[in-house]
Amino acid sequence: MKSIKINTLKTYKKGEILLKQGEIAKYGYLVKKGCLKSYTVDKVGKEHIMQFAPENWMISDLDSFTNQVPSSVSIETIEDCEISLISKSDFKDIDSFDKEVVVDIANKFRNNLIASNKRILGLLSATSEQRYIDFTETYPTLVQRLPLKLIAAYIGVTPEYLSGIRRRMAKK
Amino acid sequence: MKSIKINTLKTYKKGEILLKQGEIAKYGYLVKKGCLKSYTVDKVGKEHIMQFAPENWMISDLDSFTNQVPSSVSIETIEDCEISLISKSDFKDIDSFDKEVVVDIANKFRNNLIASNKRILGLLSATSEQRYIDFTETYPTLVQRLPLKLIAAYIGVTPEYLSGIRRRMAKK
DNA sequence: TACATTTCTTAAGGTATCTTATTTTTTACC
DNA sequence: GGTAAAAAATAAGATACCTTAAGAAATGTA
Repeated sequence: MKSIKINTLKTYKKGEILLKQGEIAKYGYLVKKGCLKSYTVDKVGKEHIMQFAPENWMISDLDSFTNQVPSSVSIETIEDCEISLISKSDFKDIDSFDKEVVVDIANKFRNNLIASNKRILGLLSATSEQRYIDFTETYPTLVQRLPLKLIAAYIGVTPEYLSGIRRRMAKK
Repeated sequence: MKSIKINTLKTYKKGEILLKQGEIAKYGYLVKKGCLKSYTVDKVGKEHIMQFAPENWMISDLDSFTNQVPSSVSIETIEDCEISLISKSDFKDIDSFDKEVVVDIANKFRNNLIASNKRILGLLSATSEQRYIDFTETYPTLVQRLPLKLIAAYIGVTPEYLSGIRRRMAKK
């Protein structure tokens, strides 16, 4: 095989679960319309969001998809969606693609890695207010589009606390 | 050029700074002996560690090295080191390498990305005690080798608090 | 339009983690 | 081997963030 094979579009309603924590990822999801989230639920039932995937983003559990190990996240639609599925069976080994495709994949991984590292630095060194400001600057459209509680689960605070952050910021 | 060109070994003493926050990364550092750290210092002078690089690890500021933008981290030896330098001038475009090299690079990025994502999940959802336990399990040799305050700066707590974590864990 | 459901806000009290300061232990080096 | 410097431990008080609970606003739906 030379290039990445992409299956035809599927449609999903808001709230559908495409991958469950603990299952093995069979697909990568390429979002054409709508938005997905990948997240974990911890022992006390609290949700933590790893990633949002709006239009043109790709999402999966990379470790589970690559190595066929249990997924550490669940993936769920948070709006009505149209999504292209990339099947693991069409993506066995990176080696099977043309060089230019591999270059694209490498660049994509690299960009993702740079973004993930920025997020780690933010989680280590920034206050929650600063992380919220960073989020609004990095994803201005998502701020409008997503409910507060999902943004809170992404930046790592409770919805109640984020509500307080917003109130205090508005006062200035 | 077909494969990655690696310059000859250089030796450094403990405490030498190879890259400064704000500078543009000219090199990637492949550690042959010793250990490096990449870290930021925030406005109030507190250190936050992005990564440790012991033997056979590669370290740089990927964004700075790739896109020649100012580095967000500094890189410093934390032991006496022997290090191979990979020069940006020998690594202009991923496209210039043989396919098998690109595949290796893509796999390396992917593995790093998987590890970074695990760390994000830990920072979002685990207690600091759990993050410390995870660290001791993931890097058992480093736990012996590194001073407590560096481990604290990596897992995201103060040295004083990590000292307390250890004391409480010892009591069980 | 109205009812139910979900989301958001507010506030009080609690816990995890930090700050600062002091003492003890370990490490570096003349 | 002794002394200076760095690291680690300990503890008291401060702060950021969480929990719980209740009411208000927004949203979905019959």
